[in-house]
This record gives sequence, C-alpha cells and structure tokens, in this order.
Amino acid sequence: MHTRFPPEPNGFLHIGHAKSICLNFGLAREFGGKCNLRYDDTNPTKEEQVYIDAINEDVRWLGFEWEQPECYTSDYFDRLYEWARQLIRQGDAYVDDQTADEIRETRGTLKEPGTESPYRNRPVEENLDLFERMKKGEFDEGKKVLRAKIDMASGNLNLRDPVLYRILKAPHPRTGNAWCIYPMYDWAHGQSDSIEGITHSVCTLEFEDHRPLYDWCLDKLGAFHPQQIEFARLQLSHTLLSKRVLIQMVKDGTVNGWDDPRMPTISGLRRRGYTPESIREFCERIGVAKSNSTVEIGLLEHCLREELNKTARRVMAVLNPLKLVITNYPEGQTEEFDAENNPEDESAGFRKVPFSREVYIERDDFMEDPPKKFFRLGPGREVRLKHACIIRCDEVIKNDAGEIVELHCSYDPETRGGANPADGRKIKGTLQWVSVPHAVDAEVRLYDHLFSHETPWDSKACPELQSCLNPESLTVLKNAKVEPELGAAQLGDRFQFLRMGYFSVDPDAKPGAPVFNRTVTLKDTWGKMVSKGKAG
RNA sequence: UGGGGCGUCGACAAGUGGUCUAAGUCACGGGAUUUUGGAUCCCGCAUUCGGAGGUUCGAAUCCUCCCGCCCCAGCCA
Repeated sequence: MHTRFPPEPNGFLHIGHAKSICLNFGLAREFGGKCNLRYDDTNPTKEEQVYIDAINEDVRWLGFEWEQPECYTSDYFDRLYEWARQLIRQGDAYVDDQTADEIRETRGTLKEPGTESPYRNRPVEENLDLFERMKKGEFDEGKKVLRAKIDMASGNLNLRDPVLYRILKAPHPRTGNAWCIYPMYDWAHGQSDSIEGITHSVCTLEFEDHRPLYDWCLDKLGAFHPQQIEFARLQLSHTLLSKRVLIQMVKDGTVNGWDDPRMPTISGLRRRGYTPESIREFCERIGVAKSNSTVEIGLLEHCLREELNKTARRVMAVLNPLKLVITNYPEGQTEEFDAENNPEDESAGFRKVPFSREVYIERDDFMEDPPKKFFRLGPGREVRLKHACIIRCDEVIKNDAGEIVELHCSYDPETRGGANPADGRKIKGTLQWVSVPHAVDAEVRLYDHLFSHETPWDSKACPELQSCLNPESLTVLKNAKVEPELGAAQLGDRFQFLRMGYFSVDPDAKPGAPVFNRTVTLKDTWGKMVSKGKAG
C-alpha cells in the first residue's frame, strides 16, 4: 500500500486536514506501506513557499514522517507535458481558441448538453504545434487552452471536454519562469499518483464526480492506475473549516493570526496547548465514512482532557483572586506543605507548596448567601484548602462600595498538612489557593469556542458571520496569582490548574512574566447544574 | 428520469441475508467513591435501522417505488 497526503500550499493546515493526514499516514502505517507528502502546486497565482514550510512543520508535529524527499507536482511538469502530447497524438485532446466565457457558455447546463467547440477537430499536427507555442509563451493568458476531447453531452460536466492546461504567465515558487502553461488538477493529480506508484488515492467526496475523468486520463495514457477512493471531509460544530473564511478572519483581524489559539488550524491548536496525540486519537474515534456529518467539538475536547488528565502536573492558580486572612495563624510565619503532582501518575511525585497567614482564593469560591448545594465557602461555613488545612469563614470585609475585599477565617490546627478532622466531620468543599507573599503574578487567557453558533457554515442559520461569533471567545485575566514555581514555566509546559482546567504556556510569556492559555476547561458538573437551574 | 453520492440512538459510527429484540465512543440520566463538584467505577440509554410495499423459513442487509439531504455548470484544488 502506498498513499499520499496532497495539500495545495495556499494556506495553513487545519483539523480537517489532520483527518486526512491521519487517514493516509495511518493506512500506510497499518498495512506496512508508505505515505508521500505531495504538494499539489499547479497554480502559482495562489501558492507560496511560506505555506510549504508551515505544512511541513505541522505534519511533523502531528507525528508523521513522509517518504523522503517530499514530492511536488511541479517536479512532474515535463512528464505531464509529454503525456499531453501523447493525448493530442491519439486525437484525445485539442487546443481551443475560445475565451473562458465562450467555454462556459458552450458547456451547457446541468440538464442540457453542451456544444462542441469549433476548434474541436483540428488536425493533430496543428494541435501539437499550437500546444508547443503555448508552452513557448507565444500566446497571452486566456487566449488558448488544451482540452481533453471526451463528450460534450455527458451528464457529468467534468467530462465535457475539460481544460487540461491553461496559460498563466506567473512565476512558480519552484519552477520559476520555466513554464507559462500549467496543468489543471484533473490532468495533474492522477498522473502524479501514477508516477509515485500510489495504490490508494484517498480524497474527499467532492471529487467523486472527477473519478471518471481520473480514470479516463490514466486509461488513455496506459499508465499505472491507482484507485481513487472518497471519504467525507470533517465538519466540526462551533467551527469553520473553510480556507476562504479562515484567511478572511486572519486578514480582517477577527483573530490574531493563523496561530490564534481559537483557530482550528494545526498551528492554532498547537499554541492553544493541544497535543498531537489527542488530535490523532480524535481522528481515530470519528471514523471514516461517506456520509456528510458533523462531529461535536466536545469529542475533540474529550480526547484532549483524557490525555492531559494522565499527563499534566497539577498545580494551584487563582484566576480572580480574593484575599483571605487566617486570623489564628501566626503573623509572619511560613511553612511548606507536600502537594501531590498528579494523582493519576504516582511517578510524578510531590512538591512543596508555601503557605502563610494570607492566601488568595478564587472569588467564585465564596458566596455571601450561597444556595444549599453550593459547598464552597460562605459565612460560617467550613472548607478545605487543598493540601493545607480546614478553615472556617468568620467575617466578610467590604469596602465603601459594598464590594467584598477580604475574608477573615480561622483554621483548625488539627488539620494542618491536610489531615482529616479527628471528630470525623466531613468537609465537602476543597479549594485551591496561593500564598499571598509567595504568589507570582501571571496573565491568563481564557479561550472558548470562536463561534457560539453550532453550525456557523450554515448560511441560513448564520447569514452573517459576525453575529455568530462568540463575544466571549477570549477573556484576558491580568491579575492571576500562581504558585511560585510557575514563574519559571517554559514554552511547551502543560499544567492542570487545580479545579480550573488545563493550561499551557503561551509564546508571549517572558521571564518573570508568565502567560498561560487555557487549553480546555475541566468537566464542570457544578457549572452545568447552575446553568440548568438545579443548583438551588 | 442531467450526473454523482448519502440517509443506523442527541453526535460520530460498526454492521452488507440468520450469532442483530443492532458493537463501540462522545453526550445525556442515575448511583458509588473522592483532600480537584476533576478522575475512577457501576447502571441506564435504538424491539429498531428515512418511508411504504415485496422477495425469503428469516432483511438494517436483496428488489421496487417514494421521501429527504449533499456535491457538480473555475482557464481553483
């Protein structure tokens, strides 16, 4: 088995491409075959080297290695040209002088047949001569094309004398000015597959109509004939995977570049903190079929959490800090408690976490008048500070505006170090915290789905993209407090901020000024109860 | 009668004549457990396969008709 992943270098790869990559490379891996990376670079007006570099990086990052060296359709331009001459000699192709408009008008419609070009029956020698002169640059763009001579009455429009070559006086990123005629996809793809010895040419559903043409070309040429097989492209809820729209959002500033952590691009997912493993697992679980379907983005997030739960170090961070003073703890005293790094992985060991009289807790973890099922902190209530001790809230301090600025609590010395109370009373709530004098300031960026609408690609449900955007897709928190050791977090580090979610270091981070991206939240049963009104 | 596809649980998706009163995963609901309302563990979740007929001892799987959805009229890929 020999497969290939054939991107056009005209944009960045996204999660939909990942499905194709995993499929093609996965097939080769599973059946002991090979997989090529082939750039389908037949349109120099749209393609650029920067995209090739980005695609190479993304495929490698996803964990796949292609047969060296990578392939380019442009490497086959000579062969393709010779093959075109063979077609002409066989009387299966001709040079057409009609304009693009004329060709469109004579193609017919979906229900009516087209009409044949007046140039359709030119003698072979004339076609050969004209085609050669096209190659030499004697004609302007649009003046002539090479067409296959098939059937202008075919029900399949692709068979109504499709254009094989057009004149494009544009320099090519790889062949420079060597060519001014470039092959169309239909003329290039199958033959490139054939040259590379591809056995299974896997592509998306919209090419199903092209298969008869794919077969026609190879049959006429008598060349090695790979088999084209189609599958449904990925559609993800709350996500747009159209290259056109992605480019637009980058250009109009809706997002901050191709690698904005909200983008479904591989580079965006990478910056967001996704792991290659989780993306591969996702591609494995969604399966491959021919029916158009939409996968819930929750499945992608599940695959991520599943992996991060096993691998990410747990650490404490407070996103929206509220100061809490433990009045019966000696002023100026500091001690360290042992904290487990990952309950899912014993080998991750323990670390020391500094504790003192004043700590920050999450503002949302306190309610002045909490509902019954809220088992976090409230006046007179007891709660556990993870790894440290049990505290009771004695007093709520407010400013003149009536805002809560500080909590006064007392701790139970018996529970110091995380011990359970001797009297056997159960403490339901556990909070993460950060010691005030030891805290490191951090910027935390909270990300959510770019689109609040489930099917942003649906023009009926979403006539205007803007109105379907999630206004809360990015929330920047500049006043987060994190454990001291996180001040030294490195790019590529991933953590679970206890009870808050999984976070990764953003490239914007600088020494002493950490920046964290929320990769994905933790499952939030309480949040779900609140939004369903069952929290009372 | 343009051509090509697709329709199995809320979302994916196995299954292509008997082992199907239909696998698995996510989601969802319930319970246990828990120093993360996380994780983990149990339990539940399509008598039905777009619909209607038919063939057959037997159909999601074969046949007929019907319905719905997607793709194709770039000198894009």
